[in-house]
Amino acid sequence: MSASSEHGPQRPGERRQDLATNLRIAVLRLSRRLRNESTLEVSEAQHSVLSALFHLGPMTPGKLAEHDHVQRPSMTRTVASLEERGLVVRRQDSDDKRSVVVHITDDGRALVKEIKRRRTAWLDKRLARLTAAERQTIAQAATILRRMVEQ
Amino acid sequence: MSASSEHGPQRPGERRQDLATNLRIAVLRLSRRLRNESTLEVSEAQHSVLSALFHLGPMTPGKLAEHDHVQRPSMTRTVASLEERGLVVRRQDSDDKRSVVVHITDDGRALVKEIKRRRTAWLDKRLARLTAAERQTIAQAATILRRMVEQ
DNA sequence: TATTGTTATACTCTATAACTATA
DNA sequence: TATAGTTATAGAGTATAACAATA
Repeated sequence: MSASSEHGPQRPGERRQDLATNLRIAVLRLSRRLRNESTLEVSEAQHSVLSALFHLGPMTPGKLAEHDHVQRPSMTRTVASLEERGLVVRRQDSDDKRSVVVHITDDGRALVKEIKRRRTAWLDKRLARLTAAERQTIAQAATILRRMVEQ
Repeated sequence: MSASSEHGPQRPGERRQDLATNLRIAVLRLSRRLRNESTLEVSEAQHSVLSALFHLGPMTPGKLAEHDHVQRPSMTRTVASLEERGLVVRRQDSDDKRSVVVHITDDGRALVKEIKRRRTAWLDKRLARLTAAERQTIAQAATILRRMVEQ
């Protein structure tokens, strides 16, 4: 049983496993650069929380923990650090008095926008050096990859 | 000055900034999954050190720190944790008695291979669900991205 | 005097276990 | 009894400052 007979026409030496290796290296290196080059003010954990609140609206710490695949005590701490810096506020839920709802503040919103702007700019600068055809390939790949990760 | 006039034919609404945003999200999410799903035994920091020693050969803690863009005291700690687990050994440099050279052990090599195998397998399983054309697009994109990151 | 590596100290993220308040 | 959130405690990664040994 050969890989090429299973998976249709491919470039010589471009077996699916080679593709996985190549993609793995590309993605891990690019993500590392993206994180390092453009998140100065907050950690990645903090940014992830701010981003969730920004895009999905107010949420309980429990939901945030679930969203980020971390345990609730970890989220308690991350939310506390964000609240100390005035980037989020915690409010008692009026219905369920056990619950707390975390809201992003105006400062938090501004920071999310700034980090997004900086990361996009960093990437955009590099994308600008490519040809239009290369950019189109990457655009298609990005869409495919996002769908692939969701599944 | 419009983006589309500068960069040639693109899908409607697929400005270069949209591409950067789309790619940023795809890469950050995929990298997160890759790290979480397939690195159980060692942290990412430890894996990075093992990988450098595996691919580049024995190195001083100073060189390792430089390679990973961390400070030397951080690397001292990471190397110590790897040595405790028998994945690396530290040896005195015969010429410069201030220096130490870190070598990967057979157990360390085996672990690097195992993690690489697991990450590639995780990705390969998901790539298998795509069409041959989609895989080809991703293969081309991976190559372009690797080149882009190096620059 | 400069360099290599380490130790001291501190902050963040992560986890599990145990606790409080509420449902 | 179950759930939401927190506190207690511990391990790992990161940093800066200070130190020892060597060049």
